[in-house]
Amino acid sequence: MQTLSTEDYLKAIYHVSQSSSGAVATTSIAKQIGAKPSSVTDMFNKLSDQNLVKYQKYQGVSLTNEGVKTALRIVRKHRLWESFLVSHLNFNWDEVHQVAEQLEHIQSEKLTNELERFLDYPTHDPHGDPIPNRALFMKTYSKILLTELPVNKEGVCIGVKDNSSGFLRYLDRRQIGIGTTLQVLHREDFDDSLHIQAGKSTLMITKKTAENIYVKP
Amino acid sequence: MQTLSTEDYLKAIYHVSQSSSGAVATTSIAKQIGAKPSSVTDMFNKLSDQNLVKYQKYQGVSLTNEGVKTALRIVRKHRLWESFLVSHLNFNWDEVHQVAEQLEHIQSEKLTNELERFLDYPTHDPHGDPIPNRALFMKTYSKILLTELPVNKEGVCIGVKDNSSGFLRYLDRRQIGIGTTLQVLHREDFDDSLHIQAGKSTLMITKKTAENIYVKP
DNA sequence: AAAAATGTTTAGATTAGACTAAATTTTTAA
DNA sequence: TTAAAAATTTAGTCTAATCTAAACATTTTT
Repeated sequence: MQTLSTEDYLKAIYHVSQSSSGAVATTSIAKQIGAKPSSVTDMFNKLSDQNLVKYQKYQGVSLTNEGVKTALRIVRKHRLWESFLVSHLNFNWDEVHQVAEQLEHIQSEKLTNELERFLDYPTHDPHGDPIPNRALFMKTYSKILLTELPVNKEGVCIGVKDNSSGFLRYLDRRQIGIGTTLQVLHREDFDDSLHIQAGKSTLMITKKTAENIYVKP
Repeated sequence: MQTLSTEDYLKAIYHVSQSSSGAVATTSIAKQIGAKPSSVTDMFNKLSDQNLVKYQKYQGVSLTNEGVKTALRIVRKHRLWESFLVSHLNFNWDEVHQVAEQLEHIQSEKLTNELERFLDYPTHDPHGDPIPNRALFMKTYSKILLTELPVNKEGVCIGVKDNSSGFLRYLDRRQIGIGTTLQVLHREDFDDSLHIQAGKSTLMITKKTAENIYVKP
C-alpha cells in the first residue's frame, strides 16, 4: 500500500514516460510534482526499494510492471471520478482536475468498481482520455493533432493536450468540446493560423491552439 | 485549512463531547483515534494555537465555535458520502464507514454541495444520524433506546449507537434496519432479554442489543 | 578535448505527526 | 489527609517528506 506522495510520483512518472521515450529524468518529475530535484532523487530511491521503478543514478527512472499497474490504478480512479463529476455533479471539464487529484487516492476496490458500474463502464473521460478498465486495459484510439489534419478533411475533437483550465475555458467560449466536428478550411502561411469550421460556426485559431487539440480523422 | 490529522482529531473531539458533558479528556480521544495520550496532548496544543479548541493542561479540551464548525463540515461530508455509497453504489450500511472516513477529507465545497443536491438533500444518513445542511444546521429528532420503549408501544428504528460492522450485520441477519417497526412484547425479568416484534417476525434479543438500537416512539 | 553549462546526487537541516519513558498532576481509596 | 492509582504532560527519539547548499556527473559548446 502506497502513501499519497508515492502515488503522486508514480502517476507523474507514468504520464511523463507516456509523452516521451526512454528513461524519465529527475527534473521532469520535479517540474510535474512541483518539488526540488533533490526531493525527487530521494523518492526515486524509495520507489526503487519497493521495486516500483528501475533507477540508476544519473540515468533516470522507468516504471516496473508493478509500478505501471499501480500508476494505472490511480489513472483509472482519476478518470472515473472526473467522469462522475461532469456527468452527475454539474462540474465543467475545466473544474474537475483539482478535485479528482484528491479523489484518486481513495482506497477501496469496491468503490472504484461500483463507481464504474454506476457510470455504465465509460471508456473515456471528459477530456477524451481513455479510462483503464478493471483489468487495467484501455483502448487508445488513433488520434492526431488538429495541426496535422489535412485541409478540408473532417475530424472529431476527441481530447486536448493542454489540460489547463485557462485553455479549456477558452475552448468552451468557442464552443469546442469533445465530439465537436472540426474541419480546417484554410491554413494561413504567414502566421500558421487556421480558419476552421467548428460545428456550425467558422472561426480563426492560432497554431498554438491547434496543436493542443486532438482529433480523430 | 486543516491537515488530515487535525480533521480527525476535531471530529473525534466533537463526537466524544456529544456523548458526554464537560471537557473532553486526553485518554478518551487517544482511544477514539487509536493514538497514545502523549500524541494527543501534542495535538491539543496545536489545535489550541489555531484557536480550534480551548485547552488547559490536565483539564481536557472543548471545541471553540470555529472548531465546532470545522468538525460539522467533516461530519456533513462523512454522512453525505455514506448516503451516496448506500443509495447509489450498492454498499451495505456496515461497509460504508471505512470508505467515508477517507472521503470526508476531500476539500471542495462545490463537490459537497453538488453531492447533497444529487442525493436530494437527505436529512439522515444510512445509520439514522442527522446530516448537517449547508449552514451546518441539523435536526435531531427525539430518539430513545429500545430498552426505554414501554412494553406494547410501537416504535420505528431510526438508528444505532454501536456502529461496528459486527453489530450492523447482526441486525441485518435479523432483518432490523432503519425504518423497521419495533414493539416490545415482553421483558424477561430474569436476564433482561426482550421478546420483540420486528416488522412481521417476532424474535428475542438481549439487553445489550436493545440498548444499542434507537427508536422513535 | 577542454571548459562551461546543465542536470543530478549527497549531506545535513526542518517539520508534522507519532512514539517511549520518565516526570508531574489529579483523582481515588484507605 | 495521606498514600496509591490513574491520567496527563514533558523530554527526547523516530520516520516520511520536504528543503538548501555543496559536490559530483553528464552534456553541450567552443
